[in-house]
Amino acid sequence: MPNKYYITTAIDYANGDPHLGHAFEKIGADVLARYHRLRGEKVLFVTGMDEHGQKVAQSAAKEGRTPQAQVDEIARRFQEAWAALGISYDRFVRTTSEQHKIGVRALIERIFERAPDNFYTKTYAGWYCVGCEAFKTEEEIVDGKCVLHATRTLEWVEERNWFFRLSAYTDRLRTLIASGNFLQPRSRANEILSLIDQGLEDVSASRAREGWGIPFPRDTGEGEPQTTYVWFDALPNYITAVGFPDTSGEFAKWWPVDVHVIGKDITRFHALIWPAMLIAAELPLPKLVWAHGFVLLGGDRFSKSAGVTLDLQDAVARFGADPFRYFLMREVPFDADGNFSWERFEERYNADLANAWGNLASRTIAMIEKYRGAIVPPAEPNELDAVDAADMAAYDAAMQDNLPNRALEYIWATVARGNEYVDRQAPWKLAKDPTRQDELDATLAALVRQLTRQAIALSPFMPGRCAELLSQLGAPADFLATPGRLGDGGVTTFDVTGWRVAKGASLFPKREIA
RNA sequence: GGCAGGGUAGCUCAGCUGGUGAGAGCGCACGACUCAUAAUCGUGAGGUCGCGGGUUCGAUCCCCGCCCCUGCUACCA
Repeated sequence: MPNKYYITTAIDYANGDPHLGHAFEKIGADVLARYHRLRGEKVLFVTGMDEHGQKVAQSAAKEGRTPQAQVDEIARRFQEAWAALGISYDRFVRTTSEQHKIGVRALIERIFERAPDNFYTKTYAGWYCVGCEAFKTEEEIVDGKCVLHATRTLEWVEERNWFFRLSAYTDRLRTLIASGNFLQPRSRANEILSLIDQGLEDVSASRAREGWGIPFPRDTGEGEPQTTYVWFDALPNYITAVGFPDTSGEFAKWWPVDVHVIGKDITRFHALIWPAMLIAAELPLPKLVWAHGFVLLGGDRFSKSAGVTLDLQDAVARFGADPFRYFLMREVPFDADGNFSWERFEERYNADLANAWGNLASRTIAMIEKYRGAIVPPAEPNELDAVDAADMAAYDAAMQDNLPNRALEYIWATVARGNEYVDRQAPWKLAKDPTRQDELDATLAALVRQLTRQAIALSPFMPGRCAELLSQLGAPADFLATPGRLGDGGVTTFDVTGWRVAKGASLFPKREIA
């Protein structure tokens, strides 16, 4: 019985188009999902959209359409972007779906039933900025106006809301996060621990107004309509995606999730509010919350308003989706911030993909065609396989640790080794010496085995290019889809004898750098 | 302000509990080779290890002060 692996990304707020930051997270999660599929695990990869909130309603009004039409359009654009990038999600959750709304209300009711004192009503009073959709503190107010929305007048609002008793979970959350297993990387766990030490405050569970959202299932006893507030609206997508409130079937099969991949900016909600909600509802906790860093552009935080942007279409068009995925995964650590620049992209494309790996494939295939009639000769594994094994194991360990950037370094160590091996063996000399034909066979077969290993290991990163390489090497059509292509320690077993290679177009055509 | 993490070759970064010559990749220069996408392989280039003190036989790695950068410091998500 293969292991299951349930992985989610954050659901993106439907108030703008997908950008580099969104893409980085989805690509990272996709790489992990594909890696686990390669290991033969049963994988469920879920992503989606967070579609409620006043901002959505406002921008819809500005566009002159209904909120639903607005989020339908934005969801479509996100899905197009993910298709272009090869994101292999299994399900796309939308918080405006019936299934989700039912699940959210059921979760809240479940908490009312199992932890009745966890919800309570309280009057909240303060200056409310409609622009921000939030209450503002004194520091955020200048001349009686919100600093971010100087054209709007702040409203003094007193409203009675439902609150969730997050503070009651302080000790359990501290223990959970201090364990080091629940929230990673460690630096993020430390931040949350210090936040806990400052004292946790209870959080709003509803807003006392009708809005673009899910009606809170219970009123406050004063007849006011209550709309479910963001945490309770969005976070439960992870369980509604697998059928909640039905806790048998799908839910039983997939929950608890193996990893929530999120951005470091929303760590708090996933590391504090979400587990507290689940404990209150007596549901199992996620196994891991992984907070990745940000992709910076020229050292600056990606920001539409600051004009620091990068067009995804442009990024894909330039070299194709696979090189873009490779570049982001190689250049930006998954546990910290990293930089994006076109110059760097071109350098890495030419150095890593065109020159190092692409050319290794090219020269190998060309020699087999030239010296062996395109048929891979029989040969036993040799020292190249033996030395590569250590790198494959390191690759595997890095992938298990959710550090794809490090995993790539190990694969490129084998690529460098492959090119050195070719030069050392000098097949073009062996080919001229009738007494050394066995050596030539051994060399060429070793290279094909290595390229195959690399194509397997890199297929989560560059699925299209890796499939193309395997095709050029003459691997069976279903080679990658065959279970067990990647085992524990990155071990792979396969026989390349007799494969018919066929040199096609360059895997990664060299680009002239302007 | 507080807490946390950083400032190492042009660029991106490794350097575990202090000790022969401070490293890797990319880029760059020179040499070799010719199977290959003018690719590859080899060699080199010599960076005050943020600044100033201190501890020590000896510190990039320990302590103090300072400068600079980043993150967190809860209801936009």
